[in-house]
Amino acid sequence: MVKVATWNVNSIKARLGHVLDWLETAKPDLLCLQEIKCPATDFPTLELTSAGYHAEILGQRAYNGVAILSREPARDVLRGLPGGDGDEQARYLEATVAGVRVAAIYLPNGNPVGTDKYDYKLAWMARLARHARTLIDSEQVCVLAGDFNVVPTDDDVYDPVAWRDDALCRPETRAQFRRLLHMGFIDAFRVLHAEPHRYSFWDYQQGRWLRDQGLRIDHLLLSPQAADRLVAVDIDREPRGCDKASDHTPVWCELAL
DNA sequence: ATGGTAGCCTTGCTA
Repeated sequence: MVKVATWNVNSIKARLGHVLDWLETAKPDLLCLQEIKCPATDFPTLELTSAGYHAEILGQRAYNGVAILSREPARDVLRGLPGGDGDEQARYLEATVAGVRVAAIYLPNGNPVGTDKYDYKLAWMARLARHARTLIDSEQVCVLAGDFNVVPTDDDVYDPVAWRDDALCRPETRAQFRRLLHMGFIDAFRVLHAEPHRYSFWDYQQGRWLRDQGLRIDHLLLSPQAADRLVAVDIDREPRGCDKASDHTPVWCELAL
């Protein structure tokens, strides 16, 4: 069995204790991190190595940054999403671990709509779709894991009307996300959970966590070969309730490999 | 209409 997880930690330095606690209790074989918010030189590799995990890092000062933690060392590491000539933002890291080709994804937020930020989001999603096609064609066990900054349907947000014009919910955003589904990637959570209003992110403001007013934007997209092996998947809400929590909580799945 | 929170690192940006 291989357990794969994703977690936007909103600064690895601020969240190191939470991450170490979660690794110890959840024991994932693979954990994709987003928003580590530091260069690789500042990443707490030593502490994570002591906890039994290797770390592959694509860092960036202050913003963004992704990493892959794994019990087995990673092979064939790809740093950055192909096709991004001159793209400085650290948002994509891909590697093979324990028979799984995994991608740690921090997809651009895109707000406000109507600015270059939204254009960048849609262009980034088009690039992701092009690269995802090559992953599908490779017929590997593959998991796209990360903060997609996409609310797939109105069942995945507490107030769809209020969020209708947000970059995370816009029809163009959802259509780009569905391109990944149409080419054969499967939303792991929805394979085993039909219930609406299950969230992976709650804003720090306005008591969103206390009122369970969140969004489901952290996803595990499985290639057909991975989906065939899916035995369990869930969102672990517990870390979101801790003191000094990230605004996101881990999503995990188990593959029978 | 505004500001509410958090992290980074400034005097604002990103989310």
